[in-house]
Amino acid sequence: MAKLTSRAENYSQWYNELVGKADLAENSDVRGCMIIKPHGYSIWEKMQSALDKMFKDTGHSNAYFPLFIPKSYLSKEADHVEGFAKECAVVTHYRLKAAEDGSGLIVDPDAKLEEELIVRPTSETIIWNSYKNWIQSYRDLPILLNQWANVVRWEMRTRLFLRTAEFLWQEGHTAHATKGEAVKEAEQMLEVYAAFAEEFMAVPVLKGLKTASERFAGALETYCIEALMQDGRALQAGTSHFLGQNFAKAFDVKFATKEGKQEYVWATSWGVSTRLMGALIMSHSDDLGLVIPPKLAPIHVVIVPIYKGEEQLSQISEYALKLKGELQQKGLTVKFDDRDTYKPGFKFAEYEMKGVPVRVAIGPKDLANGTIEVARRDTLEKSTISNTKATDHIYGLMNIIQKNIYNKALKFREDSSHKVDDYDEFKRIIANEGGFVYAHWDGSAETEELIKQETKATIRCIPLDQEKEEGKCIRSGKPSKGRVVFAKAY
RNA sequence: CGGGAUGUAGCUCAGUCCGGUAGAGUGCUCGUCUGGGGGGCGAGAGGUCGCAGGUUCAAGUCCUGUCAUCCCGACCA
Repeated sequence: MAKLTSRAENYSQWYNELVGKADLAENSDVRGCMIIKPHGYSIWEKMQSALDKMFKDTGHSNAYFPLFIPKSYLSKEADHVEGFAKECAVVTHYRLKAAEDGSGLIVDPDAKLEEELIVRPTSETIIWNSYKNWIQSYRDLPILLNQWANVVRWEMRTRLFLRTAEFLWQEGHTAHATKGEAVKEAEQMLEVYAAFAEEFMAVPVLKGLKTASERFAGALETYCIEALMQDGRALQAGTSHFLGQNFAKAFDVKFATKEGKQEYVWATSWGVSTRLMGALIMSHSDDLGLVIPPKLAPIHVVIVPIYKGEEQLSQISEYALKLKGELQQKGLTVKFDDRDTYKPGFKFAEYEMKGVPVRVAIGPKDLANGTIEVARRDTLEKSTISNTKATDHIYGLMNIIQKNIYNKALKFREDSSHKVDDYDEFKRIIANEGGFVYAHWDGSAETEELIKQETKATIRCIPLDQEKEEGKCIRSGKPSKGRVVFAKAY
């Protein structure tokens, strides 16, 4: 396996190569679609199970709605159509037949669908069409559902995990009796996402509100978490939407209040996708390959034996399997790689590429000395320790690594965040250094668009913890009451 | 949908200008020596040169058409 292109040399090539060499995913022959390979999927499963637990803990249940949505549903909510119509895959026929000239299969023109179906780009419409039937009274509320699904958005330019035509995600869809409750739900799920990103992915995130132009199609308010990648570009890692009564009105979902009045239901939706894989990869990994935080690592520890001949291998195996068993008792996933078909050096490089947090090497010297060699993936430090301390030491390393990775990412973000009040300075930083730029903005879509045209930077969010501060808009000079966060984004 | 480029071994690509037996690196298979950081040596398998026409004694190479992919722009979790 050849070395990776370094991040400094070509960041985007580094990313592409890493996704391939770490065995996470590959491109499909179907344009824009990806094949998620076992190692990549294992990480996704870890993410799913942690998130799923958090959703359940906050009172949500899983359900499943269809892949296909009648075309007419989409058009019921005006902004929603506007946002998604341009990227929908459409099913028009339900049968193929052999071509008469023998050239293969063709779409059977006699099998045209009465109403065309779209492949879901998101499920608000089909879900609210059901909620209409499920909700009559305030007693039916709230409805707190989530679904794990695939969706399709026909993107022109795609990149593995970051933007693919088909992707996996979860979408929460909730229905509430009051506006306050719905807003609270949207905010709560944003907190869940932020906690997940920071505690499991070890990715620090900014919590904020999207500006009107960046808002989800059909939402009144979009909350988001934004992460900063190592190349200084921002990545939207999750969104939570307060949908107001837009979908309730579009699908005529009313409920009887305690007082017997008919009112429209309040809604939220929220989602994170396999894009999180991109965030994970680009937050921590280095020129040797992937770095995965222990809480999401499919394998925590790999043990590599170093030996000559069968006899030595069997002695080392005994030693290694004992350690493996002890670590498993502690709840760690351990792989003992006794393949004889690859040499130790190759294995070291391979597990570094795949991001296994801790590697243990055991050779004849260790047997003689009662030691093992422990290597950390995050710092690349190697240390030789007594085998009597091995289990506790390695177990303890998991927390240390988890924290270290987070702190490193946090420090990077802090070092890459700038307060800027001068537009030339703003342009210079956006163009050369990247990172998050905190600057004043007059609140108008026109100015936002101008800045985007002139610098390629967009407003990533209006931070939830925004400080009140009188200032002048960096572009228009008009008054502003607080700073918003600009960056070039993925 | 506009601008640019590329289709040759599993992968990355040379060969095309100037037509003459299909190449390299890597990966793969077998043998052997090796084994504490991506091994050495030897042998071997693997290709309708994107597709369809044409020119020619002869086409990966020249001509025409066609399909596909990638990159840069407009759109986006």
